Amino acid sequence: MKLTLPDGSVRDYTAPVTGAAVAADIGPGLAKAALAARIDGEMWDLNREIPGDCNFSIVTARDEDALELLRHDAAHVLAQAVQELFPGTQVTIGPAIENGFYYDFARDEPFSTDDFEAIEKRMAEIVDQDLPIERQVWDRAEAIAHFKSIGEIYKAEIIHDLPESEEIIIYRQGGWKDLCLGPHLPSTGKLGKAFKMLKLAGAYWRGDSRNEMLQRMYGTAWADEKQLKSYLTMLEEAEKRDHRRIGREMDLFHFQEEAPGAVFWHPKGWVLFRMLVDYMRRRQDEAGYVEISTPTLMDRAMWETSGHWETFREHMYTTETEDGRVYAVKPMNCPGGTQVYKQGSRSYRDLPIRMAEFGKVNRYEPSGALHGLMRVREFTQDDAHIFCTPEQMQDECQTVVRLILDIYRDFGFDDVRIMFSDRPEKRIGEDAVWDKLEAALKGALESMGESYSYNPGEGAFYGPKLEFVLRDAIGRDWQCGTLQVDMNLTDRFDVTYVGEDGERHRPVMLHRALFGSLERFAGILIEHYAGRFPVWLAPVQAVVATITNDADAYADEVADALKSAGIRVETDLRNEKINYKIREHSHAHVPLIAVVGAREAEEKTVALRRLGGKAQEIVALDEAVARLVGEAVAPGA
RNA sequence: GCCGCCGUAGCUCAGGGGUAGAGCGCGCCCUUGGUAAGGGCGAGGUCGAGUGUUCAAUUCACUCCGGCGGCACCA
Repeated sequence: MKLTLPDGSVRDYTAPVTGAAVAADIGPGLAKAALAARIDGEMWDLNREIPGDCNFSIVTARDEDALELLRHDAAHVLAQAVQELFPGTQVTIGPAIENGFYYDFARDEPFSTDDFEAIEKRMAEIVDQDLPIERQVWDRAEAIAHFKSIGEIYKAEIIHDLPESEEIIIYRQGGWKDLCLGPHLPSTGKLGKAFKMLKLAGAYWRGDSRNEMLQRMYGTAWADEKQLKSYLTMLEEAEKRDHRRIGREMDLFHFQEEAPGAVFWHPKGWVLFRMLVDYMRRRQDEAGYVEISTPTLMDRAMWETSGHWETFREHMYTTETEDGRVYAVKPMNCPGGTQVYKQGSRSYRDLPIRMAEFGKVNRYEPSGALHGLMRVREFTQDDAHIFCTPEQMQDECQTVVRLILDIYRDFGFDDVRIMFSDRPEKRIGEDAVWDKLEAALKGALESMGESYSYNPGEGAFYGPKLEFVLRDAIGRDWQCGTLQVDMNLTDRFDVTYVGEDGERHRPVMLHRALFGSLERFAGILIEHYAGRFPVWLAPVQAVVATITNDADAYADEVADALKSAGIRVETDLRNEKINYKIREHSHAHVPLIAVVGAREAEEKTVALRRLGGKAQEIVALDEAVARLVGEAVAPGA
């Protein structure tokens, strides 16, 4: 048997051999550091026999992959600790995840985060015991019988449901056994102690909300203390960027009990919101859109026609008037859009018609889904509906994709994932039409050289879609933009245009939103910039702060000059020291502080200090105004 | 919606069956200062809402509302 090492050298073995033995052969240092073997790129348990000729390497703690092993082991050690401390707890599954691991337990009594201390302590003991971790292949029936006999009905169920072709692999550490594909570290001691239990949460058995709820424990695990510490520090930093916290600190918005999931925008937050709308409106005007506005309340009949009444009802708010009419609060803008299109008759010469609407929609979202600005029940979409001929469809899709990516770039989001979802099981329309729609969407991306991931069967029931996903500062992915091709609503509302042939035809209707929800996008920006907005977006662009009261009049003069140049400026004439004022406005993330004292008043200058900078710069008032105005220009304006 | 935790001053939080606490912020006074916290005094609370247990509930129990972390959901 020939093993090719990473350096190209070849080792020959006649008898069956394990990764551990090879490592020992190579050197005692490596043997000690070895965590797993890599056989043709696949990780193998150190003590598992190598099957034959292969490319061979040893995985040590320095390997990226080692963390995954380590975290998976941490999950097992957690499960063992919990079962030792809380007899009667059943284990289910426990994988390694990004930055850590979790394990789902079944137990009648709830766990508490207060239990974490004891659990971590027991985990450390198991690490100290350095129990060998052993891989065993079991007989299926025996395995099921074993787990049933010790009351592990979930494990028994998992084994029962595994395909017949699958080997039943059991990992044993000390007296504790778990069904697991592996691979694992050679012993619990290799896990080390750079782990920490983080949170406790519910999770449905097998991820299905119809099933019972298990108790999930999340933890994080790293190769050493230093890594662990830097991860925990990173979490703290992420928390500081949380848009809900910054929103309060910068006085941007608030929520209150009486309006769950709906935003009260404060003056400063509304400036941000308005800037986003202004920006998008400008971009859309340039891109050949017209803008409309449609009713918030429409008769239930409208929603019956659109299909929302049957498919979306549980998310809709309704209201009834004195006369017994039932109205629904719009959860989407599309039905209204079709009605504007339908006024008068449309010719192929009019197409494409790109109708934008900053529509405020209400959706009754599940209470548990609400999350600051990111997931609300009342939000504003930068929506648009593009009515075009089938021939124009692909071009229009391309134009939309180009616009979206270009707009995201203006906010520094260069890393955008595009997801393409095609026909779902439950759908309407001919397959031939689906072929065309999917080809148009895919073709638009491919001809632009944009890569995308593929979500088979995840499209809307009326057509395929693209989703544009940004990653926020805390590493969460947020779907912002979307582009959908619709063949449903045009039909239901009998939307037509007159073609060259004088006959009526069905236009294609593209639904698209670029920011998606303006509320959510604002939230993402707050976290993205950590409150330190570029000047054009900053709610307060400059503060004029005085050294002493003697400069009050001049400070007002400076503020007036800035204000009449269109700068959002405040004055700070309080009887406080300049240190105090600088500190406060720096915390408020004001991009520019103009300090004025007797000298500046005398010379008609200001001392400009930039957020985050240490230095000040003395410039003439006119020049300061010109400079600020230049910096406050929105992208593309 | 489900599981767990939480709800006390504007904010962050401590407390605990019998006159409610701190820091920051806020107001007034002193201080008028040159680039990230000057000093003093003071005001500020239906302890999320309701029901129950109790001589007595902010504290204990239950229900509801809201929030947080996940899960499920996001057409």
